[in-house]
Amino acid sequence: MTAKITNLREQFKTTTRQELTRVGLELFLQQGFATTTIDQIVEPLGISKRTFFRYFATKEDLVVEWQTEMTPAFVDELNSRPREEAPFKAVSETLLSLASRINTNPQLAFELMRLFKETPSLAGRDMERRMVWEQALTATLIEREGPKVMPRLKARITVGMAMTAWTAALDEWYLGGGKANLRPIMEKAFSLVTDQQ
Amino acid sequence: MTAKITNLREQFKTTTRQELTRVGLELFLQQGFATTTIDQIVEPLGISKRTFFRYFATKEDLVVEWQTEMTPAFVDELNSRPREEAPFKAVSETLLSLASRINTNPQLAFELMRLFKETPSLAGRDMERRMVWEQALTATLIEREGPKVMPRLKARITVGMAMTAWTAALDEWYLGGGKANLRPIMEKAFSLVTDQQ
DNA sequence: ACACATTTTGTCACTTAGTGACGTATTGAC
DNA sequence: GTCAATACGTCACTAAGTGACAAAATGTGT
Repeated sequence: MTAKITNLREQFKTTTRQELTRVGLELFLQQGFATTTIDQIVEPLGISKRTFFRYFATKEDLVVEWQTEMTPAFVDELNSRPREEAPFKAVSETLLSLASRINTNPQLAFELMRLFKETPSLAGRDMERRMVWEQALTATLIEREGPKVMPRLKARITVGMAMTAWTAALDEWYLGGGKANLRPIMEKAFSLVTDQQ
Repeated sequence: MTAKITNLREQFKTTTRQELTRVGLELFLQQGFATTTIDQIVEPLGISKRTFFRYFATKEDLVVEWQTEMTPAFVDELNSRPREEAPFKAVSETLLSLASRINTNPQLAFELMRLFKETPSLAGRDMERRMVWEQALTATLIEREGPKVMPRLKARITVGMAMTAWTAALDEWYLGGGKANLRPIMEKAFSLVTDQQ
């Protein structure tokens, strides 16, 4: 009964990947992003620099990749929303579900935000990720409502508005030191969008 | 009568700066951003690589800098809007004034957009620039309306919504090959924001 | 258990962006 | 014409990222 024990190889790969992110994030938060070299990340794990770049295309990817990888989760969340819900509401609720993940570890989320805001190249990647999410949600929304009720431009704007509120709320939370409860701020932000005349 | 003839130095500096952007843009549009090296830009002008980095902090800045530099113009535009105009309308009109600049040379604008979309690092900087504009306009809007009618979060969302429409319209224009008239698309986009329930 | 193909990794060499130090040339002010 | 300030070139260096190739580890067949 030689059961297909999951690949040793794949297992090792995922663990080294995790180790790399762990050590990397630790160093970045400690000494800053730019001042940390790949060699410093790689050395305590006994891995070569070349191998690092086989796991992550760039130094930034070490921090950003997991965000992009959670895109499908959003799409699923939006797809599972009740069909009678208004478009903007559905997208807002989808984004709100992410906010609760942040509430799981607000300390870390705050530190990460600081890192992103202090590091231009990371800020850029963060914006890029926002665009990825926007595009994915836009496509999903069009699919959900049909292109007649929801043509591309309209869908993009609906999603964009929700995302704007989301970003603004996060910034507001950050400016308050990350101590406040994120959810009410975000709900306030969403209501400000719908109240616009 | 040793009149203060404008600094020879400053004059030379601005011309070399212009030359660098000219040659750089030419090469970027021809061969792509990543495949063009600083040496290639610098060689036909007889300038050293080191000097290039005295003019531009990064390779990306060669393309992006002028956009950031036009931020004050936006602020002025928003400030000069009639005081009785509704906040969102004022911001929208401000952004529309930029659209007309694009209409001056749509061909070039389209090529540049393509370059930005094809080059990840440039896309990142472009998003960063968007944030700079947003922040500047947000501050101006708060100043204009007073922090009581227009607290930070509300101002940020008002500006963000206008910016979302602006970006979506530009993308729509780009997806159409840059052949359509930008202004009506943009007006449509702004109206879609205000029509949201 | 053995042989063989596949995949992963390390080493080496290389390109390119970007920086610091220092000397030289150019310009502005007197 | 002298002198200080500023801009530039040269050189040397760090660090990100890539290509090529060989060595090591793993998976798959028998």
